[in-house]
Amino acid sequence: MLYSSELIKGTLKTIVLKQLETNTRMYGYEITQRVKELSMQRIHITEGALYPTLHALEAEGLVITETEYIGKRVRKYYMLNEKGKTVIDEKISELSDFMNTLKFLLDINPQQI
Amino acid sequence: MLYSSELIKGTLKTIVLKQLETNTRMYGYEITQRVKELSMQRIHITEGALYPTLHALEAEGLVITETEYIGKRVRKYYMLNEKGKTVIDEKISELSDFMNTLKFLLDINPQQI
DNA sequence: AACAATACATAATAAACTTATGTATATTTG
DNA sequence: CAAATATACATAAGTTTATTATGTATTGTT
Repeated sequence: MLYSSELIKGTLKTIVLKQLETNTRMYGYEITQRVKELSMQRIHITEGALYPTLHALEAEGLVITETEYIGKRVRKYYMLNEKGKTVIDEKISELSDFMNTLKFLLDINPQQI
Repeated sequence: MLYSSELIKGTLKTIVLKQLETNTRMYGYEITQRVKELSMQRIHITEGALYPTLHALEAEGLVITETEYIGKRVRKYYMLNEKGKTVIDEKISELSDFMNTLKFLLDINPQQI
């Protein structure tokens, strides 16, 4: 069951940046597949959301890109630069903090560890 | 320090419904003050976000309302109805699930309990 | 050969916010 | 007591960021 789309709003950029941090070098389609797999099919990043997000990351100067041809098909690889590495750490820190606040507000008990 | 606004997106309706569940009967302004206080000043629900949200909850048939006059000033109280009580439980359950998925995706360690 | 998957991109639309504006009453402070 | 701040509602314009639809093209599968 997919998460309702409004939940993804506001976290998409963070999810994408984190994948680039973990995997060093990825192309767009690969990111969608990896996130789908890691989320047990519950987060589907649509192309209409992904590519504008990647272009925004590029415009904000958080990633560098390399275009490669696999046969005749183009692939555009994305990598975090130093600024991108700083930004993803800040974003995860803020999101983690926010989730703790939400748990408190919504009275969600910590799961067993 | 306020949480960046994109984080609130997608959780506002859930936060508002939860306040109504916990406090039984609240008016709009009261909800903003309570959430600000409970979040240690880190979540400010703006009026432009709050009132359309409350009207939407009413249009979706999740709340009933009562208008009261305090002196000459009007107050509109909101209360969850049965459908609203069901919906808030479902929303919290889904959000809780989503946060666990996000923690996994973003490699956020559980805090000490 | 047809269909599904891979791989990019953009445009039209919709949702949900921010910011600004409007109206009015009640309370606090210099 | 006048001015500023807080309380309390509401809506409109603009922005952001997603969905849905469309477009192009290559590669792999049935």
